[in-house]
Amino acid sequence: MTQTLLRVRDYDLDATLDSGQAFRWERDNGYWTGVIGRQPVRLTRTPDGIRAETGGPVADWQWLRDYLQTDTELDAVLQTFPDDAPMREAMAACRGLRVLRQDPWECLASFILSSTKQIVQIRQIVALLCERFGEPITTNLVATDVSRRTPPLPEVSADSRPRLRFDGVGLVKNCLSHSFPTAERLAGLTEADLRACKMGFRAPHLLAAARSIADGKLDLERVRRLPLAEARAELTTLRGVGGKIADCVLLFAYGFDSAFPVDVWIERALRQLYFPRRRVGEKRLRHFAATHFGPHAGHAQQYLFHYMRTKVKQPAGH
DNA sequence: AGCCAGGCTTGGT
DNA sequence: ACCAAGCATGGC
Repeated sequence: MTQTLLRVRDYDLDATLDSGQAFRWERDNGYWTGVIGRQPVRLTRTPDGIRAETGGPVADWQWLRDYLQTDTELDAVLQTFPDDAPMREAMAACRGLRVLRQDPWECLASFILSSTKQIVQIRQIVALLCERFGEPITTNLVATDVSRRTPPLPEVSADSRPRLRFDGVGLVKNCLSHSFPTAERLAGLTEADLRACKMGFRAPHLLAAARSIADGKLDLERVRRLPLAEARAELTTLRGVGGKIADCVLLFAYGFDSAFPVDVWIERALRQLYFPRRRVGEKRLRHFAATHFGPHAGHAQQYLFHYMRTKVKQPAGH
């Protein structure tokens, strides 16, 4: 087990890892555990930055800095946000929220699974998919602070969850997690295999995407080098991938900072915060979204999204 | 019990 | 061009 300290300021790890960008992070006692590529990782915030631990020896931590985007200067991003009341409030409420830089395939697959699903449910589906079809990864990352913690009650219905064991010193996560399954792996499965992961009508979409990547019809690394509009067009050729999901991949995986995913939350946010008591058509709303938020619109979108979900009282009926 | 969920596709006007 | 239904599943 090796560790490092990523020096960074203005980084809200909780908000970032729990803002619906990535679906595999789990928080326990101030520690976040997850898997990046094939590396199991445990993160915690310190006064100086983010302390990171992982399994095997790590010579170079750049992959983690890339994923977490710790080299991004937050102020430079926030200064490009429009100076209006909703953005000021969202910034004040979520300061330190960052946009990650994820693996394109995992991001695409996850968001194909996201349509008409709540975030908790997306997490469940993704977890099932990884457990069944991901590569097993052995780890000895400690799940909780071993120095001062009484053993909790064993988890009920621990069939699919990672089992916990008490090793006499502390509570240890039972050494088994999984990487996100590759497109090649999923391409060899059947629709029924995927439906068994509770993804319903999304199963054929995920399968078709996996197959077109596995047989080279879609090259996600080539998409990375395209201009935004072309990359978006390329992604939306996939069935089950429309503008919203494409924008999520463009923003969360490729770093197209101006991509602005519009989902039901953002639609509510724009109507409620920018056009209270005024009927605004969806077309008009999209034009506003595409022009109002500047070169890092995607970051602004993430601030509004997290702000709405965590801080704004929802009107009755939702 | 019924409504809704980080939507997309298709078939109706 | 705009609208609604249908899609599969589960949380609340």
